[in-house]
Amino acid sequence: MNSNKDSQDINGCPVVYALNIIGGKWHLPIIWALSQNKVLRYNEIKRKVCGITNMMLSQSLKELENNGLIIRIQYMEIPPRVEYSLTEAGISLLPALAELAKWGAKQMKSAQETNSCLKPDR
Amino acid sequence: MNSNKDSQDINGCPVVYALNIIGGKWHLPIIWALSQNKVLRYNEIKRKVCGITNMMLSQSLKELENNGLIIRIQYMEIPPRVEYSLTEAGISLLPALAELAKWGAKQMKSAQETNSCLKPDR
DNA sequence: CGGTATCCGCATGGATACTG
DNA sequence: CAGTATCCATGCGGATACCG
Repeated sequence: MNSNKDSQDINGCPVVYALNIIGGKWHLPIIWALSQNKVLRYNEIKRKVCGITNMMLSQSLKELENNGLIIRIQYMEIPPRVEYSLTEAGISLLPALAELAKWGAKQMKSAQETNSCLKPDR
Repeated sequence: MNSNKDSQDINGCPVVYALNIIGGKWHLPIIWALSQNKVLRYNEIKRKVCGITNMMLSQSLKELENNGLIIRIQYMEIPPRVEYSLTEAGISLLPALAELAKWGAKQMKSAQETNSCLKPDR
């Protein structure tokens, strides 16, 4: 329905899909934290992801869980304990992220060298 | 300054940096269009990127140009002609994007299979 | 401990009209 | 043709308070 033969199929694009999953402001830092520490509890993540609020953390965790990137295990104890970790799908994201990181690092460098008289965009 | 030894260095992370560049709603579709047609004029891009407005297009193009991903060539003629194309840096992004696309495609499939009774997140 | 609920400011992004 | 200017709606994301 959106496929005028000459326009990009924005909805179906897997990159856009991927970006919707990891593009949230806090998603990447959370994934990063979990990639370094196999298992983390709620407050551990909160401490590692500097500046995140409860709302953003719990919301991001839910989104990541719904998208199958992380798994949430709740232990029925007092005091409550909930542990988060990456799923296989989440782990399989890491190589792509590494690629992106390599590119990003290169860009950061050359952005400094060709020292832009440019204003920070936006 | 933001580097408490235990928190993620959000500012310096190259992935976050990369995402800031390509994360905009329209950046990826534009890059995609330019990766398929070496050179495109303003209105050609607008036609290819379905649904984009003048404001978003010109703004996105400016951002991408400032970040060194695309190059803008303006011909001093009447009627005006402006051509956009990817820079080397922009081209070097494509492999990373391909990785991400591979991952995204896999996720889209398994998201259908394990047919989520999940609400669409957010 | 591990979250929700509510309120709210501000930026993102859309529509429309206008310009060199 | 290739944009800018203006106005405005939506919603992301932060702060704070509260709950099981």
